[in-house]
Amino acid sequence: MLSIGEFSKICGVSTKTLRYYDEIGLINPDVINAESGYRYYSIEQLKRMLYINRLKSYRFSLEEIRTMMELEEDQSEEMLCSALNKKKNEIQEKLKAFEYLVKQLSHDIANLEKGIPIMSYLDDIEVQLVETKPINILFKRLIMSSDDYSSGYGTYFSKLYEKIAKEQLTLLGKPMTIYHSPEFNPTGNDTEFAIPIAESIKGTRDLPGSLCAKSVLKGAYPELTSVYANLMKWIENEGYELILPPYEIYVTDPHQANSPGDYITEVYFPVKKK
Amino acid sequence: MLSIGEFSKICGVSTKTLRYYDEIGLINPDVINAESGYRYYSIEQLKRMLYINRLKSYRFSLEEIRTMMELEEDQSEEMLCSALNKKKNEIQEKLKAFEYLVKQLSHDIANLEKGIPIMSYLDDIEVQLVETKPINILFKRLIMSSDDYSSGYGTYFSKLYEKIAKEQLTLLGKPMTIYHSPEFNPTGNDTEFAIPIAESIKGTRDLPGSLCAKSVLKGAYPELTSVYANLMKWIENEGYELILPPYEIYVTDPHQANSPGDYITEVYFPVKKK
DNA sequence: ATTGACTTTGCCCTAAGGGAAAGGTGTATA
DNA sequence: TATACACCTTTCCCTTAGGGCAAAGTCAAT
Repeated sequence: MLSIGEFSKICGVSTKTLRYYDEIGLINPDVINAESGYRYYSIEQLKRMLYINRLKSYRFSLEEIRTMMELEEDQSEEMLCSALNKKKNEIQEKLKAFEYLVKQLSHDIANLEKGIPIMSYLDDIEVQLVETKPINILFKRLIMSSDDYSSGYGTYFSKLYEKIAKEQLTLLGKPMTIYHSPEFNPTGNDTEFAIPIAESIKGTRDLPGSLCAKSVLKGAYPELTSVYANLMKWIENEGYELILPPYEIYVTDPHQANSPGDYITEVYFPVKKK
Repeated sequence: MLSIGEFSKICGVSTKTLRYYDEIGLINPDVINAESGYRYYSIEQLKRMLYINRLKSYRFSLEEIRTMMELEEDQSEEMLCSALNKKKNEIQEKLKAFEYLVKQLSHDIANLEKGIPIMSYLDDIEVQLVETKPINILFKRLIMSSDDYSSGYGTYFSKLYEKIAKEQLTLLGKPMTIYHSPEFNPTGNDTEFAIPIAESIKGTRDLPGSLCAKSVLKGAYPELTSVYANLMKWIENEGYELILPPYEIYVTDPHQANSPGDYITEVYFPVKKK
């Protein structure tokens, strides 16, 4: 039997941690002296503790670890395997995100060394006034929660493209998203996916032409926020007001561009003079 | 002037976050209605908010962001540049760590699919009883805090090697570390760095030979914990006891092996039968 | 018997907000 | 003009995985 201090040193965890794990039922001491309350661990518990440490290093939460360890031997193997695979994917996702971060950081650092302030790109987002022509769009409008946004994006456009292919319709432009929620923020709810086509059939409608404030973004989608903010500011400063739902056109969509930094997106705000 | 809700939607942050940032003084509303307490933000504050978002995406803490933004224009540029470079290095470190994690995960998954339990490697850590011969070592013994362990490791061995080179001494073996702290955990304090040499001069001493329980680890250093745990268990089960400080021999040290997974380390526990 | 090292519980703290409750405010509509 | 309803306010508690400290009890060696 090992005291908590001895056990902690062998396992390489603090005594505080061991008490905490006892409290949450992750690993309980083999014996607790009823009078003194002293915790005693057996040498056999080393394996369990080291297993916990390994799962922890794989970034499982203690809650996850506990449920994984509570399973029976036979079930646990499959569960474990799928859990590990899931974690692996998660970590690979994070890897990619970090790689992109490093890229962005390098970009900002390079700019700074040239004396260009980081946020100056905001002033460089050009806003143009353009007159758009009415177009006919094949659309699918629905309420999106912000969760399915990134996944839904792909699937809904796929369906539209599928229909175009099946019915041999005539593609006239790039895919676009129209934000009907009054707040027009990209994570909003009432969203319309659309693709311009030639034929006026069921499932298409007219997107009216109008005067628009337009900005073009070359960069990853999180930066769209800046573009929206900039357009808002411009509209307010120049004395315009929004009269129709804003929309985005994906000039280069994720299937075509290789890096998120190369995506090109046009943002349109239909406006009129106040 | 924008209400907190409008501002939050344009910036892509929650109202809760904006109130929190107001509270900690990161970004305060332009105007607060004295009667109602309503917060109103100006369109000019968008830039500051987007800047905060960007720094947050670079994983600066809000505390760091605030101090960075409180600086004057002229100082801030250099500060910012060095801070960004520091973050970049940090993130690249994490990248490496994640890559190693993915490797380990893949390894465990592959084993699982072959039906080999994850922690079975523990049972496979072979413990041998060996008789070591006394050797003469050039040593440097000191108290280490666990912080300087990883950095100190390199520097102290470098010094020993330097001395061997300068005084043309005869190298007889691989570098080793002897743990004099009674807890013999690798992050302990009283640590002796040593290299076996032929000459008995000042700064050398005799490392006595003895019966030893020995394990060999092929893998990264965090796994040493398992080896120590396993040796402890073995000693207890077989009825031995530790009679001298344990030590490690770095058969392949970090300068020679390319990946941490290829490091080979021998762990010796001098023991006698109880 | 004493000393010093070890252990116990209990309480408060972390970062960056999320959630809910209770109540006040702004504004569009009938 | 009254009211409904969306929006805003503050306050309190909650999250992870323990860390730090204090007061008091316990163990083992001298």
